[in-house]
Formats: sequence, structure tokens, C-alpha cells
Amino acid sequence: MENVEIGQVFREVADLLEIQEANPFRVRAYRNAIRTIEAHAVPMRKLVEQGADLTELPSIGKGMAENIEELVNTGGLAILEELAEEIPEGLIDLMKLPGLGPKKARKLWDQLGVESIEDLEEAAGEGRVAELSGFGKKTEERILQGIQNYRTNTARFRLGEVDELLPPLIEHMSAVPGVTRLEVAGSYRRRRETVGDIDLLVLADDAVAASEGLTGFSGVERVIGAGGTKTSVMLRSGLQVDLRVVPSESWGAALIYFTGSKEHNIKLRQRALDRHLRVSEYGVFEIPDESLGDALGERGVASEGELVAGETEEDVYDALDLPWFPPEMRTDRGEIAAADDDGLPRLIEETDLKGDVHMHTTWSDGRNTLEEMVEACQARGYEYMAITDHSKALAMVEGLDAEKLAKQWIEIDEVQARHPGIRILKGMEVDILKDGTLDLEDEMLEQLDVVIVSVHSFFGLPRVEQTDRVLKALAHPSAKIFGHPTGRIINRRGPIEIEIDEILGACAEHGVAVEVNSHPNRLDLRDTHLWRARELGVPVLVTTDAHRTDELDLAHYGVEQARRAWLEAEHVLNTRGVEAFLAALGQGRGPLGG
DNA sequence: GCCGTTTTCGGCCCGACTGTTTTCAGTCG
Repeated sequence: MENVEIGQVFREVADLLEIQEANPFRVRAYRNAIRTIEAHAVPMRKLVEQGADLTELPSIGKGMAENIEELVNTGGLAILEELAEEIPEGLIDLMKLPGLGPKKARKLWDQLGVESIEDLEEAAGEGRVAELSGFGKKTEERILQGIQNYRTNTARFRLGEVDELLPPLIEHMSAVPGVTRLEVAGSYRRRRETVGDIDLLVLADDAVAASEGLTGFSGVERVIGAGGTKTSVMLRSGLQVDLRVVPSESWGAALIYFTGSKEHNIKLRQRALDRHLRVSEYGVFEIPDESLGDALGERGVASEGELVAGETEEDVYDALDLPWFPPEMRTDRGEIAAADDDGLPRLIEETDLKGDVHMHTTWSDGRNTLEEMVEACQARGYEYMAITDHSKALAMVEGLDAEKLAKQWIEIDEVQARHPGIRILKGMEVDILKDGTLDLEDEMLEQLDVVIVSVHSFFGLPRVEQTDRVLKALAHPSAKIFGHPTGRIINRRGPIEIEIDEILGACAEHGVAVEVNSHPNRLDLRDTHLWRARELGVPVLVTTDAHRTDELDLAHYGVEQARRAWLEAEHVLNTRGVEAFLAALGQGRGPLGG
């Protein structure tokens, strides 16, 4: 039972409680707990095993702790079973359709006996949904459309995909007359590894023209909705774009609001209330004293207080006695407390990188020659680089054996002589074989500057076996870097099953660095595990694993990933000069041959 | 169901849009 699985069970409980019209704060308590559990790098089952006090975790009280223990110990949860007896679990799927929440799902079940997406499709197709009070013809159509979408396109987009899809839209919108400012907010701005939809903020003289600008974009498949301040469209790529037109005095507040995360924003609003202020996407307002009592407005709405901040993000944060937060940090993982206490970390930036030490050439499965890669690294201004082609176990990419590797060293020396401006390190991405041994002879390993050990086979081993396999490899005295540690491909292949906390502990013990593989399809390690690595003092490397010269430019994704784990330059070894880098890489291993 | 240098009880973030109503509930972000 992994943390994400516990999260899934809790999410089901929360959804079912909502349909049951339980106390909404109880529902929220489950959702808060899910966040804590899923963000925690150490598995709950480990904590339970160790007899740790789970209630020390935020949002985990006595009840949640008991639930977690029950799940870990028995694999099931009594409360979920009780709920599932009362309510069909298929109703949860209904709530994934746009426009359907717990209330409507409940009504569909109560009055039409709908228990699943299939039931709903049938009922809507027969026109029975439109006859319900609170529903109508439009809702029915929207449901049918939503079912189509649900089946074809449920996954989030990878950040790299969005970066490819966005530029034409940005260019189009920037050219709309009257649009004077434009920014993409949301999880895209926070540089999350996947993005659900695009929140596009614009400052415009004419909101209607801006809205029509979006709906007139050539990539639009259909218009989802259009109001006074918000327009939503679906692009043919399946990416949804929400446009918000924002007044200039609210620009900063809106940017914060739509950048999120939602949890970060909630923390800001709570903080505002402590200061007798109210925060919304329009700005920071003073709360008039009289609005607290019975002097509410006509419709029960508190009267407006005076606007005290809103034009820039800095103004808004400042009104709350906070510094500006880099978007990657806005996740409610302690950033506000950090700002109050010791100040925020100085997050690593791409310009801090002094070298890239994971890349391939035509010697194995790279597209470019060794010399082309060297020239590309030099063009990027790197002080050093490492050539790390595959080892022989990867037969399909013609990985190198000892003999070919020795020949490659000769070429490296020749190329080095022609390019004195950059230091070329000799390295290899060595396969971790099924039994945990490395795919290269020790006497060769010892001569390499950079040894990355990676799993490229037997992804499906059971957890204990897989963990032991990796632990054995990490204990090898020549292993310096653990490459793309979980092996996941976002939206395509899940991570291998390893005991990540144990692995990171071993890395700390042996002085093995973990990689942030910058390819936007991998981004491996992920942020929560990097967070744990930082806590454990495990050194980190940001590398591209480039198979072509242009993939060297992907380094920024790795840096962004590292920033989301609050990594500073000092945590990342390849921000150091070449000698310091090599010295750090050897630490904990001692000199060889002694 | 969680939480607490103002509280162990009584709070728990805010506003817009949609579709359905005839003053608003539900949903969404």
C-alpha cells in the first residue's frame, strides 16, 4: 500500500461522503489529509511499521491516523466499505464530468437510478435527464459531450507538450488589438510536470475584443463558455484554455490567484483574515468593521472595503507581510512559514549549471557525434561535460563493451585536444543488471570520471527484489550517480517499484548522487523525492540525458523540477567548477587502490 | 475530521458562471 494508493482510497471516501451530503468540513479534512499523504516521501506503511506518531503530520489527526493504520495493516477501510454499501461507487465517475458535482450525481441516482457513466449516457440519450428539476436540455447535452471527452482525453498534458502547443496561441493573442499584457498562469507557471489546462491572463482595453480574439484563434475546436471576464475554449489538441481579462489595478492579485496553487491561495486568505484583510483575485481589501456584524449588504454580501494592494504580485504579498514567492514554491509546503522564519531559499537557476554530465553520442543511441555534442556543450557555455553512452546490456542501442569504450577514450582525447575550452569527462551510463551487478568490468569502471548507474530492464520486479537490486548497485564503489531513479515515463510508464526512502538513505551513505533527468517526459526524480533527498543530504545532479545536441536545451526543465523541491545551487553538484565537481562526486568513496 | 500564544468548542477561503430559476443552487477553479 503506497501513499498514492492511500490517497486514492481517501479520495473515494471523500467523494462518497460528499454525495452522502456529509459535513463538508469532514470532506475537506479528508482532502487535506490526502495532500499531506501524497506529498510525503516516506511511505505511510513505513511510518506505521516504525510506530511513528502520524498525528504529527499536518492535517492528520486521531481519526486519519487510525484510518491510515487500518489501511496499511489490513489493506481495507471499514468506513469505505460502509459507504460503498450505501452508495454505488460508479457515482464517483459521474463527478469527473464537467458540470456534475455531488448534488447532481446524487439526484441522477435517486431519481433515475443512474449508477455509472454508461447508465448516464443511456438516460441522457433518452432525454430523461433533461426532465429532472435542476437539469435541462443544455445540461443534458453537456453531459453527453463530457462523456465523449472523458473517454478520449482524461490525462493531463506533459509540460513539454504544452511548451510546444503554446507559442502559436501566445503569438496570436499578443497581436489582438488592445491586449497590452499577457501571462500564462496556473500550474504551467508553477512548472508542474503536467498541466491540466491553460490559464491565460490578459490586460486589455476591450475585454470583448480579447475574448473574441481567443475564440477566433485558428487552433480552437469549440467554445466552452464566454462570460464578462472569462472565456474558455477547447483547442483541437485537446488542451483547454481559460482566458481571463483583468483590470490593471488587480493584475498582481489576479496573477497570484490564477497561478495558485489553490492551497497556497487558501493560506494567503487565512493569513489576510488574521490581519483584518480580505484577499481575492481583485486585490487585498480592508474588512470594514461593520461588515462583521449584522450590517451585511442587501444580498448578505459584506460591503466592499478599501483596496490596499493588487497591482503587482509584490504589492499583494507585501500587504500580507510576505516576500514574493517564485511560482515553483507556491504549493503550501511550508513556504509561508519559511518566509516568516529564516527567509526563503535562493532557488537554483539554469545559469548556475556549469556542466552537463549525462549525454549520448553516435557511439550508442545518440543522434550526434561525440564532437558535435562537445561543440554544442561549449556553445552553451559549459565548463565541462561528460560523455556517458550506454553499456553493452542495452544491445538494441549497441551499448559499449570494454573494448569499444577504450576506443571511445581515444576519440575523447583527440576531441579534447581540439577543444581545450571545455573539459570532456569520460563516463558511462552503466546498466544495473537484474542481479544488481554492473554491466562493465571493475578495472574499466575505476578509470571513468563519471559513472551513472541506471535500470533499463526488468522494470517489473517485485518491490523487495527491485530494491535489493538497486541497493547492491549503489553499494558498488564505482557507482557515482543513480540515473533516472524511478524509470517512469510520464503518462506512459509508471515508476519501478523501489523503496525510495531506503534507496535515498543508501545514496547518502555511499555518497552517490541522484539525477534529476531533465527530459520533460521523465523528470525523474520527481519533486517530492528530491525534497526527501535534500533532507537526507543526498547530492543531486541536473542532467539532460541528451541524445541530440538540441536536447541539451532541456536542462531548464530539470532546474525547474529542482526548484519545486526547494533545491539551491549548493545542493546540485554540477553547479560547481570541474575540480570541485569531481571531488564532490568521489566523496564518501575514498581514493581508489588504497 | 482537524486545529488552537486570543479558542479543547466552534470555527474552517472567495468569487464568477451556468442553467435553471423567478431569487438561486450547484459547480468550478
